[in-house]
Amino acid sequence: MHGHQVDLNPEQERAVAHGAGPLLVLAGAGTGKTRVLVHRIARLVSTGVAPWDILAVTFSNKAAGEMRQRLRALLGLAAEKMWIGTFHGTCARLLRIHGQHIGLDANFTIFDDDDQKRIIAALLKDNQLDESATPQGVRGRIDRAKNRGVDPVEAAADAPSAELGSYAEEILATIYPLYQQRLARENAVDFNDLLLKALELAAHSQIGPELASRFRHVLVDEFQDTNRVQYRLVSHLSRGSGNLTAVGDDDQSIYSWRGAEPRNLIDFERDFPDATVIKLEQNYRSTQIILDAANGVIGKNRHRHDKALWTERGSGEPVLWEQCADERVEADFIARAMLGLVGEEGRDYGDLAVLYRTHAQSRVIEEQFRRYSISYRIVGGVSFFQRKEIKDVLAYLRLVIQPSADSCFERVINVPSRGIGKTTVERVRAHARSKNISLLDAARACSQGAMTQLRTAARKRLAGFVDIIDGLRDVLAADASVSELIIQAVERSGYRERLDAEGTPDAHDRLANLAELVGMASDFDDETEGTGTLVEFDERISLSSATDESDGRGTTSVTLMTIHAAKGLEFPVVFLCGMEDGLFPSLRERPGVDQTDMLEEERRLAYVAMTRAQDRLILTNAHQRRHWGQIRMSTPSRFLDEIPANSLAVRAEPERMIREPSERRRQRNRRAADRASSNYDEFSDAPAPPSYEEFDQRTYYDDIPEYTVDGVIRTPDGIDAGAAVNHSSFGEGTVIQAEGRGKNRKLLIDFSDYGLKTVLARFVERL
DNA sequence: GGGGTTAAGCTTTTT
DNA sequence: GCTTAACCCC
Repeated sequence: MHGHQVDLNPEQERAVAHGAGPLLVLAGAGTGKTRVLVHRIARLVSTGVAPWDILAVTFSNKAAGEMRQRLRALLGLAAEKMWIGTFHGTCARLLRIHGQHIGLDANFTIFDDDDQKRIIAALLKDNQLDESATPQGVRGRIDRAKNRGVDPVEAAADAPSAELGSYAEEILATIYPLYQQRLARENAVDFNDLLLKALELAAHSQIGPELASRFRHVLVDEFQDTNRVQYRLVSHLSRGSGNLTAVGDDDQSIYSWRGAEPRNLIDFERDFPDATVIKLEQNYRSTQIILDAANGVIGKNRHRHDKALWTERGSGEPVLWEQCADERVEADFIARAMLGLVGEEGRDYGDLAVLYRTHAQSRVIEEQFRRYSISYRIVGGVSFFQRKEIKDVLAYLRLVIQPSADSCFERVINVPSRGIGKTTVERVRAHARSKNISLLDAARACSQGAMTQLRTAARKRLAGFVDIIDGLRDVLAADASVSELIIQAVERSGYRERLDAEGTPDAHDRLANLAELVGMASDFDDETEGTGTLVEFDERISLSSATDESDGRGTTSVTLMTIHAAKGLEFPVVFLCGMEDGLFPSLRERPGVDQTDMLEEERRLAYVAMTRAQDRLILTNAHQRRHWGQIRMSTPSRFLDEIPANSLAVRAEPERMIREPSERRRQRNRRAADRASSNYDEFSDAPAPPSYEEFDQRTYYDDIPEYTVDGVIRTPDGIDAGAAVNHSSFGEGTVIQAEGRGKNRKLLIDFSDYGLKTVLARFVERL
């Protein structure tokens, strides 16, 4: 990635060559942090440290993958024997080996926050608390307690004394222990449990000391993002050897909302007084102007290790700031500017990235990109692994692995629908409760005659479900590959048949996703040469995220992602959009969190975003923006004021991005921007948007007013291009194009009386 | 029990 | 503006 640098600089070399004892590397953005880690590990191996005695911990799979790949290039097979992984992945691995010592079965499953929420929702309902608390809120409280290392007993003990928000505390004290019991019964852990239970191992009389001297070197990346539990864990794992390497940058701490304590970086020097501290300040990524701009912003933060990035690269182009009337104009500007960068500067689309504060901002940009036929890819957002169909199929398999997994049972007992309704499930539940058995066992008992109220039809259906699970268990017992198991789950559950029968574009997508899952399982089978187990595959899926699918820069497409997802990456050209107070910085109030601290984290986020850029950085803001369907006025981000004036050029016309503007031009632009002009007729040189005649999927949303009028709907998904329809207000017409599904299906219709209009399918009736 | 309609929540950021 | 959860009717 950092291809510009050939040799290690003196500071990097010191860090790489450091022998025994604690080491803290304070590495600014783009200073070759990963490079140092990788070379340090290679150096350790060359001096005789066994690869399997080295543990390197990162925060994302992406970072772990990149590290292993680079080590593979340097060391070959030795790289495979090292422990390289995320905190959560490493903890899972330790727990699979030693978990039985703390009462955790080796086949445990990992629940994500969706699973958590389902369980909490059920518990709230059981305790008649569902009126007074949301699953989301309780989940957040449990997570926060776990980040601090507070267990259910402590949470309960805290409750009576808490004054403010004591009712919420009370709910936490009730639900938290029940939640833990529920997980234990299902042999499941949540993300935070992975860390906490690993810490339990550390406290264990036999395993604890063993783990403390298990590794000769422990190296932690992104140390500023560690929480208290993680800090204690790596401290323990390096206790025997004393060889802990922490690499981090307090200016890039952007995960405090997830429990990260950048203080850990400062505490490191206190807890390890003999630590060697090395600062990396030479940046190998960005131009000096970009660094000046980023330094200007981050310099406004109070408590920080004083660092100033510098580079041997030239000053480069000024940072550009474009003011836009609204988010659509902003997106339009970005799209046109990209056309210019590619067409006139010879940039590749893969060199370009758009960063934003929230995922919600991506939609408008996508629309414009499609309008101009710019290919793009979105990193993050709704993860593939969180899609309903994926989670459903995995729930079947988890139920096979773990018959006591009641939450999986509830998830799929009637998915796809097989005529088992609320009443039947409630009776099964009642039976399970009275006999203190799992829902699956209760369903089996009911199918064989227990619960006399149940009708024969219901029994039959329950038997059918139990047969599916039993059948899959037989497949598992017959040593089937993981991919075969997934195929069988999709088939035997009736999922495939149901989606086939539906035949809608949406059903087709879902099938394609399931096929993709099978493909991944197949890769997994190959990779493990058939020895990989279902539990291992499930773990991999559970610990995967939306962001680590596609790392680094794109090839021929523009990359769109949140700033958080962009951390650790770099792009020749970065567009940072939505630079508005309230959006970025977010300024969203959160109880118990100091406003200044929050603003400083936003500022660090701005610093991270700006330092992703290698050659060019373009900032945009919109003067009004739709938020939850409502238009809101907004003022430019205060961070824009913090950029040194001589690093910043305010622009009004995209074509000028190609040439260095004269001083006169620049001032004129600034005045134009101050006027907050919304007159974009100046763009006459830019390519005109496609006309209605050229209408196709890409231009679909553009410039066509949307009407929502009450009406009737019959079969929305059946209405497609060419269909004759009737609209409650516009009368008869012909469908030109359809997009979306169900009630949200959008139709472009040529009405004989009113011309082209976009309407929601639900307001249209087929003729 | 299933399908369809309405209502509420949501949008920070993720392992 | 969009998605999910709750509600209502067949």
